[in-house]
Amino acid sequence: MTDGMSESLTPTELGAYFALIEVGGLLRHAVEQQLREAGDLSYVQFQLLARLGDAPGGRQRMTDLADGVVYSRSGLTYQAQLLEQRGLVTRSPSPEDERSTVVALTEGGRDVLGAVFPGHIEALRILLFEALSGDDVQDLARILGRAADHLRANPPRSAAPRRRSERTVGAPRP
Amino acid sequence: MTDGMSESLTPTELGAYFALIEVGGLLRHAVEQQLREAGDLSYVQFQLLARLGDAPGGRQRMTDLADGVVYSRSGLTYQAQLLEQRGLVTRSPSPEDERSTVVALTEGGRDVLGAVFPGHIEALRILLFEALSGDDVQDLARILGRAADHLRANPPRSAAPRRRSERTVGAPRP
DNA sequence: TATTGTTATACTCTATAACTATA
DNA sequence: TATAGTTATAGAGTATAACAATA
Repeated sequence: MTDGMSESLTPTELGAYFALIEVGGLLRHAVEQQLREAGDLSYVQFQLLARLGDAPGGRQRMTDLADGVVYSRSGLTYQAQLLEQRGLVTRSPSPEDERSTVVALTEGGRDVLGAVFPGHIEALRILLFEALSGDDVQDLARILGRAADHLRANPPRSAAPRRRSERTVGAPRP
Repeated sequence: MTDGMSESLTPTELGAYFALIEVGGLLRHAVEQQLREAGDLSYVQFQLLARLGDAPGGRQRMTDLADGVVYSRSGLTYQAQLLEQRGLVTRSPSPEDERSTVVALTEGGRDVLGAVFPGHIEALRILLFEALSGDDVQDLARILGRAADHLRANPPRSAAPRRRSERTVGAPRP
């Protein structure tokens, strides 16, 4: 365990942490219902489609697509299969590196994204942004952006040194 | 929705939203590993134990326990069963209202909580608070606290309402 | 009738390990 | 050897609906 030097967090830190988890969970859960109804998408599937929509050419390699969305390779394969079966994406080997699979958004994928997005935006406004000021939103974006960078870059250095677990936050090793 | 009043979110709003979801997910995922290793707890189980630990007398009704942690009654029953089987909580009918079940933290439950907490704190410090200033943390707690209040006040809760969840944000079903 | 909680069931999702193939 | 991705499989978790009991 930790070697004695683990002071507790401040009440403010604890509050921020619990609020973060709760808001993330409630928001995601609420928004997932909208996504399911409007486009029969799970949240993960929506995220994958949205990332592809933002990517140049609507295409990305599997590995790059996984970032922060899915925590195992097989999980991504599973979701990509579902999306491909519905015709929302295609998968094809990369010409440059034949090991890689390039996932590309289809027209149908863009349609679903377009069908889902307005309601998504509206839900976010009602559920979250209605309660926040412009400054709040700016602060939130800045702080959480920094936190996200930190988490993505986080080296293993786990706080649980038992069992020699060398798991990275974003990318489990084979 | 499609009637003109659905302006898109600002880039800052979108950034805050995506960062919120990503940080929540990454943090929860990372911390869950620590909880699993240190005390064989899922995150939900940890939250339930932690809430009981905070509650006066270490006891709460099932319904009150669910709040913001679990989104269906049966889900809570399932988790409570697991915790009871491991001897970390007890369940007993409430004397006041015989419909209610009171869940109480056992000594063993407190032990597990105690065994898990230092590493949990340490993980949070490394994963999250290391990257944030004191002001950041205060802002975060304030803003997310407000967001949590707002989300709780609106009813995206499917744990409490039974059949009457027509207050959802998404489009009506076909 | 409405509320509290449980059960039965079906389903989604996730993770680990073994595997193929390319680099 | 290392990397990219797939497959097989098994387990955990979730949601819905039907149910019983109490208010």
